Amino acid sequence: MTLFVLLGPTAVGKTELSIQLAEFLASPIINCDSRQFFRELQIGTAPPTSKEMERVKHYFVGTLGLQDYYSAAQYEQEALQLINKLSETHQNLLLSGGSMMYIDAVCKGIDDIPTIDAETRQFMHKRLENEGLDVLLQELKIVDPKYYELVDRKNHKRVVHALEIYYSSGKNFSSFRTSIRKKRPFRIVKIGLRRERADLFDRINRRVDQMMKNGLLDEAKRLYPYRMENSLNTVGYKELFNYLDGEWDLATAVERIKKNTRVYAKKQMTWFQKDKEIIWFHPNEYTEIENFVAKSM
RNA sequence: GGUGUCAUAGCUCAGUUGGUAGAGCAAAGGACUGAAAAUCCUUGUGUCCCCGGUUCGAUUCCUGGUGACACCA
Repeated sequence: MTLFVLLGPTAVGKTELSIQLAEFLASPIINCDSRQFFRELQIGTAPPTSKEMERVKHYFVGTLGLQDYYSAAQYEQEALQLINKLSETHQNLLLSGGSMMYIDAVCKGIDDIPTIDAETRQFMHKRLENEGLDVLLQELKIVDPKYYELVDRKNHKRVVHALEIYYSSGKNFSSFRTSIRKKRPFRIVKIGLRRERADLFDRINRRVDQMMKNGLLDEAKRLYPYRMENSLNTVGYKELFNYLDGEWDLATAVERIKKNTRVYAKKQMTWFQKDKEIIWFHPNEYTEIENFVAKSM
C-alpha cells in the first residue's frame, strides 16, 4: 500500500487538486487540515464544498465540536487506524492537508507522552499567571535539566507543558523524548504544492475577501460565545472577535486576517522546506503530478 | 500669481543645538514532539527631494529649483 501525502501552504490550491488526484487514485481523502476537523468552522477554514464531498469521500472533516479536546497524537492514532482499515480494500490512499505537525505525526510518529488532565493544566496555567515564567523555568531546570538546555525558554507553552508532564507522570519530559522515527507498514510519497509568493499572497487576500462576502462575520458572531475555546484561536475568527470586542474596526480586522494567513503560509513553507522527502510541483502542473503519481504507485 | 508649511526606510512619521539616522506598521528569516491556523525567537544603508553656497564636515544652516498641502489674490 502507498500513502500519497498532498501538502502545501494554505490557499495554494490543495483542495481542488486533491479531488482530482483522489479520483485518479480511486481513494478517499484523509483530511489533514487540523482546523477543518471542527464542524462549526464552516467559512473561515475553507473546507471542501458539499459538491466536492459528494464526489469523493472525506475523512476527518467536521468531526469535532468546538469544545472537543484533540491533539496531533490522537490524530496519529486515529489516522493510522483508518489507513490500516482502508488498506484492506485500497492499494493507494490520499492524505491531504497543510497541518505540519499532524502530517509528521502520521508519517514519522511522535513520542508517547502522557496526556495531561484538565486539572493539572488549569493548575499550571494559574501558576504561570501568578508566579511568572521565570519561577517555572527555575523549576524546570531542577526537574529536567536536559530539556531546560534545549527548550525555547521564552516560549511559555513549552515550559509549562514540560512541567505538566513531570507533575502528572512523575517522570520528566526528557525521559519521553526519543526522537525515534516510527516505522510505518506502508510506503509514503509526499507531493508538495507551491507557487510564487506574490501569487500565493494574492490568492490569500482574495480568498479572505471572498470569505467575508460569504458571511464569515456572521459565523464569527454566532461562535462568539465560544471564543475562549482553543478551536477558535484560529486565523479568521480571533481577529473578528477583536472587532466584535470593539478593539479594532472591521477593516483592520480583515487586514489582520490577511496578514496572519500570510504569516501562517510562510510558517508552513519554512517547515516543509526542511523535509527533503517532498517532491514539489506547481498546482497548474496536474499532468506532471499524475504522471509522477502513476510512476510511484 | 503671492505668502506660508512640508519633502527622511515599502507606508505613517520622529530625530540629528551641523559629526551621514530610528520608532510603529508592513516585510524578511528561523524554531517547533500530545492546545500547532497555536506558541516563541531574530532582522532596519535609507541617493535623509535636486543643483549650488557657507563649513574641516551639511540630511541638518543659506540661495535657487522641483513637488505636495494650506491660505491670500
